[in-house]
Amino acid sequence: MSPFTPTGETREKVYRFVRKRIVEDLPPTVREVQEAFRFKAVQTARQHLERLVADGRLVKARGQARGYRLPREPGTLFVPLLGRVQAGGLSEAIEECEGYIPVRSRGSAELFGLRVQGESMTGAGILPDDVVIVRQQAKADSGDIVVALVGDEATIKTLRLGRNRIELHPANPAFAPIIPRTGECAILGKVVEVRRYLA
Amino acid sequence: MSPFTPTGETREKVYRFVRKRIVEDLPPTVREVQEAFRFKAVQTARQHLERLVADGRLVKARGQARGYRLPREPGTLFVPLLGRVQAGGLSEAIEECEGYIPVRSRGSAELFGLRVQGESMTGAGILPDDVVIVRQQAKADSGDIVVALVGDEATIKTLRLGRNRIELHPANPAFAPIIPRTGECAILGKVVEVRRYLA
DNA sequence: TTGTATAGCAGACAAAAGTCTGTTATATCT
DNA sequence: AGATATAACAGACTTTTGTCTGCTATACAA
Repeated sequence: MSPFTPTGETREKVYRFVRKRIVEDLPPTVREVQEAFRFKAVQTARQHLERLVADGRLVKARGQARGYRLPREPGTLFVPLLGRVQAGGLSEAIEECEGYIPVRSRGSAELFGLRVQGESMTGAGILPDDVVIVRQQAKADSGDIVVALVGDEATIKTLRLGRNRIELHPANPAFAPIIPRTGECAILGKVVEVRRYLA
Repeated sequence: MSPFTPTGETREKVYRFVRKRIVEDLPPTVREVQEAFRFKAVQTARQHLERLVADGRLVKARGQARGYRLPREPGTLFVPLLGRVQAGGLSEAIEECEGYIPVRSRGSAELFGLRVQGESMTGAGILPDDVVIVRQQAKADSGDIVVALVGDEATIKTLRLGRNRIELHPANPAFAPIIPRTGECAILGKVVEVRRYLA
């Protein structure tokens, strides 16, 4: 590389290279950046990287191998994706989750993802195989869409609070409301997001 | 840790730990695994990791720092969230995006998010204010839900390919299909995911 | 019993990767 | 011309991290 290249041009390419590598799940080492750009000195790569950190385009963990990363959008976290929740309860299901999915979240509430089974909520635009993001909470308001444990399986329904009882309403005329006896139903959380993967 | 624990139990936990770390974009070092589980020897952590590789649950780059990864699992990337797309085109809208949202993506395709306006796709479970994740592509198959630029505004419709013409069908009987003249319509991409933020 | 497999430990070594000090050259502004 | 900033290089040093050899203990089956 010549002793002079236009201002910032190389650095822009370095940024793209690093970003690509991070997205591909393995942040590069300084020397890998050096080799990718045929720099003859490690320090050249390091200078570009440190500059990108100073500009706020990257963050790094000092002294750590492959420590360069993209600055996280504030409030992005990874929540466990559950296939189903059975009587055992949430913590068990979270232990055995299918994987983790990224969620944009403001608070610090406990969230989880749950794959939808059945057609009882199609009227609310929640179809089988959709993934709902659920905020864990034991109480909810009338009208909220909640995940509730009734019998030995978790279900997704609209909550209606009546006098001294709760009702779980499907959003599909082919299904009947569930009116559990006291103590027979536990609210696991409130649905805060619905995702449908089409391709 | 006692000199004996049930078969595979610790390894299962090691796997979950590593997977979580990889998903969060920084694969752990062997010693980080050691510390997380309070192993007194590096080798103990290493044995579990190597076993996970042998079982095909992890892959590794030999000799590389933080070389353990998930077998061809998706990365996470941030895609621009667009409020609306007008005649100017995509690149302009991406420049002025509302923000970035996390998406789990397999390929390296160019994606963007678009906030849904109008009720023309309610029949497909796509409601106003939903966010659709769109993969940029100029062509699509009959039946795909696409984002198309017709006139001076982008719209979301189901694509139908007829002989020598294309049709854009709403999923709501209150709206009429759009049959643009040749050259009057550009497909911007295909909807690959639908998200609804409820709270 | 003997052999085999798993779980775990100890300590060292070697390679990978981050960091540092100092140098040269080109452009730009005063 | 002089001062300053950027881009790049050279070579060494240090820390981090992967790897290795050898050891103990428990369970289980032939």
